[in-house]
Amino acid sequence: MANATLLKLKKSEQEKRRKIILLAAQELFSKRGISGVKMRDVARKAGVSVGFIYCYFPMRTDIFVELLEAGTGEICDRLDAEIKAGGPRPVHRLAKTYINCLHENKMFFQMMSHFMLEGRLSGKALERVNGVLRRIMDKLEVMFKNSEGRGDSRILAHSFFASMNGIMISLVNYPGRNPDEIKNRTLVLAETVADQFEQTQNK
Amino acid sequence: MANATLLKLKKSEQEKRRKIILLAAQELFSKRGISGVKMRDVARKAGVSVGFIYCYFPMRTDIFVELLEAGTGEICDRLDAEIKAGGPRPVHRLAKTYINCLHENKMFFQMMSHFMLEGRLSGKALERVNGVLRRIMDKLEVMFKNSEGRGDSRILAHSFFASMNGIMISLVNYPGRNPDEIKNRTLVLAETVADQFEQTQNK
Amino acid sequence: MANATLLKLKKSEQEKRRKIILLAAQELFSKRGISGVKMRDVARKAGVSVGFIYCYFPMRTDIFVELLEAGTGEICDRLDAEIKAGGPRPVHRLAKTYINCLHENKMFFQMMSHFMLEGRLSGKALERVNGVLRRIMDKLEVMFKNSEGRGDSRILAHSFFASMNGIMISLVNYPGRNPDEIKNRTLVLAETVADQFEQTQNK
Amino acid sequence: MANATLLKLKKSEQEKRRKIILLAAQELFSKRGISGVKMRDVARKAGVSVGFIYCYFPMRTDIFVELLEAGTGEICDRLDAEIKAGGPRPVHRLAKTYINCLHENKMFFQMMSHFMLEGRLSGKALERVNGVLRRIMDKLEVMFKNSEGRGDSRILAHSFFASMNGIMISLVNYPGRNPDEIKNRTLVLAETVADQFEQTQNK
DNA sequence: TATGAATGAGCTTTCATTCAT
DNA sequence: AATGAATGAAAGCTCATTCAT
Repeated sequence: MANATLLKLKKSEQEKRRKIILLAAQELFSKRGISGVKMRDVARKAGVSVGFIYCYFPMRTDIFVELLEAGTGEICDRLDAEIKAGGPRPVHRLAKTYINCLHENKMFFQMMSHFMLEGRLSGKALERVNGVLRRIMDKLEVMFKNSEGRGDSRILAHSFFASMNGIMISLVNYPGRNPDEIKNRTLVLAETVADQFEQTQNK
Repeated sequence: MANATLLKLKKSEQEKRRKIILLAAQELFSKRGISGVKMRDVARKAGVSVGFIYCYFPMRTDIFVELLEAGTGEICDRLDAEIKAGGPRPVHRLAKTYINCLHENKMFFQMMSHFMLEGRLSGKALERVNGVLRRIMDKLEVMFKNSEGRGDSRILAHSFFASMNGIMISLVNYPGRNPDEIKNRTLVLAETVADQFEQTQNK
Repeated sequence: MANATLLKLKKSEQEKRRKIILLAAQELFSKRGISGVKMRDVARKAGVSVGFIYCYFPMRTDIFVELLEAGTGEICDRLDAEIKAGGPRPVHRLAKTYINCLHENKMFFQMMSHFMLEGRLSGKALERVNGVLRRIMDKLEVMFKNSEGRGDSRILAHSFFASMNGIMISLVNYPGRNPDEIKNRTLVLAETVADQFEQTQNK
Repeated sequence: MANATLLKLKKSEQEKRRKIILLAAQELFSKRGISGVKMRDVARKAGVSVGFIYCYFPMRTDIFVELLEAGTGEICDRLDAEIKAGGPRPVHRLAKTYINCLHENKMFFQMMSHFMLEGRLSGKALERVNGVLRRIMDKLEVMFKNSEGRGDSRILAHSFFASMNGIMISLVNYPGRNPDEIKNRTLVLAETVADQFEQTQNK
């Protein structure tokens, strides 16, 4: 029993280490972009050794996939909450929530885009990334299932999701504007698209 | 006169060489993504030496910016043609045309996305990339200006443009599907979004 | 305490590695001149990898500056000893000592000359090189301060120093003579100049 | 006969080309130092093609050796003139003249030093460089031959020559001083050394 | 378990030299 | 004779990954 407890402690200790590494990577990644973050940087930021990271993440990419998955949970929760909250203009509200999530976790969508564009993931990692995307789309689909007289809800969810991501990508590094301006513009565009979806839905 | 001819010949010859390099880079880039293409690869593919490339493109990035600009011309022309052609469901047709363009020139939107995401371009290159984006949005804006009772046409154009790009990104490397399936799915999503914009417009 | 010991051990171990690199560089440099020594060569000679060198020396130049500084210590010590020893013909003896030092550490003066001629050092490196030169001149100045009825001791030291270096440079690669002949000739010239300074001093 | 004239013209034309190249190289070299001058730069500055340069100078080094030889002529002439002029403090005057020559033709002594330090010349080039050095020393020796009761005039000439060069090297890139200050300091040191030689001589 | 020194393949870029025209 | 496009061997430096401790 003592052994089991010890094991548990160790497990939780391990989880703590993982978290520290992930947190460090996340912060760096938000600032410098995916290719600007080196293993050494992550190690230094996390206060651990390089080798230590490899105990938990066999490859550099694994960190990022893990982060992607970690980010998904929160996003899904918030989307869920927004859906359950109900109220007028559901798509509009969903767009706003999703964009806000991405802005608070820029790295999330950067990674998502990165993986989408690079497409060089090993089988295992690929599956995990796709799992993430599916989970989010599942959430969105709920919203589009609720409405009647519309097309395939999966397709609506997918196109809405892709549009939101595209808007983020278009603006995230827009030169010559400060972060607030960028966020505002992103919201404006996202809501514009959402409104198109909304109006159709309400027709 | 002989001299002028000579100069012209040389110029056209030079253009031919540039084209060879650009073509090689484009092919590689479509396959491997921007960071997967090394100067040596481009040289080998183009059948020239590494140094040769540097005669025409002082920096690696210049190749890709050039490719981006080169792609823009054709895309703009086709968008123009589609707009002038007139007919029903203009946004729908525009979406289709744009997506078709991107599929025939995958690297174009990959590069666009890459630059958007990396955002680490030197002043000169940055300006060129932004010029490209603006040109395309100008075209799209025309479509949204024509309609009455709608919001800011610039915002509509921007959000439409970003959505299309997002859809491409979402699907271009979609695993487990063949290129035809991907293209079809992309078109479906793009048309779905376009229809949202369209219906609003015709309301 | 164990920790401190460990740290010390590590430090000394680090110093050992540095020394290995420096020694390899020094040998190569003595043979091939500063621009003839490539990082790969140093690595091979030292029996380490290229990357290893960059753990200790962030830039190629740093190796050479370090070598320059390392050489200075010994030279200064020997000049000091000679000055303290006292006796007749002090300038003559100083010249002999200095030239002997340089012959045992050819790379020292080659580097000195290289830096003087190239003059393209970054601020930090420049300062270090100048520090080295100043230290040696300070030593020499002592000798010229001791004498009466002479000009500015700094100027005498500087001109004496520069002359010695010039003599070394003139002869170090003198073609068609073996090292012993070169060393002898260097000493003869150095003593000749020293005697000029001496006789004035004793006037 | 007409043929001979034509040949002559061509020869003189050729010489003119060579001069243009050498002049261009000299100017660039004075500004940027030996390793800062690229063949392309010389070609552009001279208004000829790169390949053209190789018609006259089979190797990059040849340009600089040629330049060294070309500079020697003038220096020798001026030293000659100074020697013939006679007057008091001949060594002092000689030092001044030589240093002035080097300052007006910085590249001359830079090249000299470069060749001395690098020592990687092909047999032919080596001989030419040595010829240059010998010619200058021959001039200086005259001065030291004239005096009685001194040591080996060759050795005096050589040590004097080497000292002057060393002084130039010490100061030419001295950081934080403007060209005028550097020139003045160089003259002060050179005259200081010269005075040592002089006083001995006049003893 | 945890370290971080060590690796080395690989990158972009430079430039003396060549050679078809 | 004259060109300059083309070459390609190297160079300095980076960094994901390994492994002896």
